[in-house]
Amino acid sequence: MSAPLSARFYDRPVLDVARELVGCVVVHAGASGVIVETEAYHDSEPACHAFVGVTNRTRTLFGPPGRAYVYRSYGIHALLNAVCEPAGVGAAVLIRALEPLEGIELMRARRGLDRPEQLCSGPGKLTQALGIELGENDTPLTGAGPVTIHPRPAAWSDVELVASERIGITKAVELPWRFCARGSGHLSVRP
DNA sequence: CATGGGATTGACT
DNA sequence: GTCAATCCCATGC
Repeated sequence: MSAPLSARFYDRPVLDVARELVGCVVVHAGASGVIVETEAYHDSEPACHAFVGVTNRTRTLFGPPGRAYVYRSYGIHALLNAVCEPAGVGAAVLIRALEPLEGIELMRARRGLDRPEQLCSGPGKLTQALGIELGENDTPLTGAGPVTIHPRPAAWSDVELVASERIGITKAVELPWRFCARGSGHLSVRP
């Protein structure tokens, strides 16, 4: 596996990072997967947690780029984001689905499921499959932390993207800030 | 201090 | 298709 993506990769407009993260590889605790679905969030639009400004919850989002923002959703699930743009800007890419790559048996055990297409086909599912927990909020993705994200393998260098509207939000629903790998069988919802 | 609402999932009708 | 689980946070009284 190549070296993790550096902080400079994330220190750019969040839409660029959201597009380029598709095809990259997330690694955590003996398992890994190729990102096939992302969404961008930015403090300028009300669907983003950072829209309300800096609070205890959003401090990570406004921090330096290249770190993990992990939060609890619906009281149950942990969702993984990559913090983007310079410190002071609240922006992140939500990782919504993976194609399992390594450690599939470990993922099966963590998920209690067999079918590869169901192991990581949703933002709450993939954190469960990888074993990512809330305590990993605000840890670096660039090599020194438990979660790392690596550049696209050669087979994914030309992945074709489909943009669509974001899933599960009630504000700013019209923005086409969701990016999926065309034709992937591991997505959460078909675009 | 009480309350409402989620960047979801899985079980059930 | 509908709905409950479950908890943290932001908001408002």
